[in-house]
Amino acid sequence: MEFTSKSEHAIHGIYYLSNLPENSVTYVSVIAREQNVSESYLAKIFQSLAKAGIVSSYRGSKGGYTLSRVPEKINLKEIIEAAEGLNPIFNCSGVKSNCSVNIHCMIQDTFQEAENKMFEVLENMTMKGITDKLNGQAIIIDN
Amino acid sequence: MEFTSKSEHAIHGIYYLSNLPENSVTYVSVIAREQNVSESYLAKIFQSLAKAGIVSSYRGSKGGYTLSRVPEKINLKEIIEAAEGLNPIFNCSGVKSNCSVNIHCMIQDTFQEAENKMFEVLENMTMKGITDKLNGQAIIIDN
DNA sequence: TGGGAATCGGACAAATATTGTCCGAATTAA
DNA sequence: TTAATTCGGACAATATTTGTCCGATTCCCA
Repeated sequence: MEFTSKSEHAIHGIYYLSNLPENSVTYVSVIAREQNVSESYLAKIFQSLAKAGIVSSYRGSKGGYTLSRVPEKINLKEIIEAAEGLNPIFNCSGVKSNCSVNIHCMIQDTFQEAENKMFEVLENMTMKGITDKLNGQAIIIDN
Repeated sequence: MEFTSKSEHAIHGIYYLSNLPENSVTYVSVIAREQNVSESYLAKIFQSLAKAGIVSSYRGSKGGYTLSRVPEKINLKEIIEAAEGLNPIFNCSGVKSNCSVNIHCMIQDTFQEAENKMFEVLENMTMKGITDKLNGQAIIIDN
């Protein structure tokens, strides 16, 4: 019951782009070196992010990736969704014979609600939010 | 990002015991047959549930398992915890060099909050709650 | 117009985690 | 004592995650 490292790499990658001047295009190789992560693996992850419309890709020489939107419009949930897809956290095989639950399953419902609450929090945190908080803290430290 | 089938088997097993007369002792073999699940695998899972104090085990002939507590005092969170352990849903490798986040990581914090919200829901649903709702619905259907 | 540099996409390989099996030991009822 | 059960550990099979590779495509630029 954990998000895979794809989510981590994706979030860190987007975080990196978020702190760059707007519209700057960056190679995967640069981001991978920065994050100390396998370049070809991160490349795959960025392909997913591009497909999801979170980043824009440019092929060819001087190509690379840039954010498709400003950081305040990119939230954690959509990054995770793009990176690893969103399957229900609880997937009942459901074929129990004595399970009168065919009508409506409280267990399934409860997990669904739990999942919703979780993603609500993740959806409400944007990349801007993350950066701002960090900067705020840095200032406090500097004093 | 899904709970494993251990959680499902554990919950279904406890659910089954919850609908039996209080203090009745049941073999794993019976529960496994009921759920159409490998007996030796379910046996392992029940060992974990016993270790966590959710069920009580009796060895030897006429042995088996019984709930340690009444169903209204057993919630989904603790069953999951017993069945598969609770690791943080997001585990940042954290060794990014340019990650000024050493001070305090908003990403990590947000995932922690999301996780808390999720488990809050699961903790608030007891086995009695599940059974009651089902029975209530069954009655409605019968009318 | 051709070469170099980057992403795209699919197939594949390696590593890790999950699921499932087996067996000897301990325990208990009859 | 025997049969039936859980206990606990080692192990095997399977599935998933992680990582690699390479040819194709695209685009800049000389």
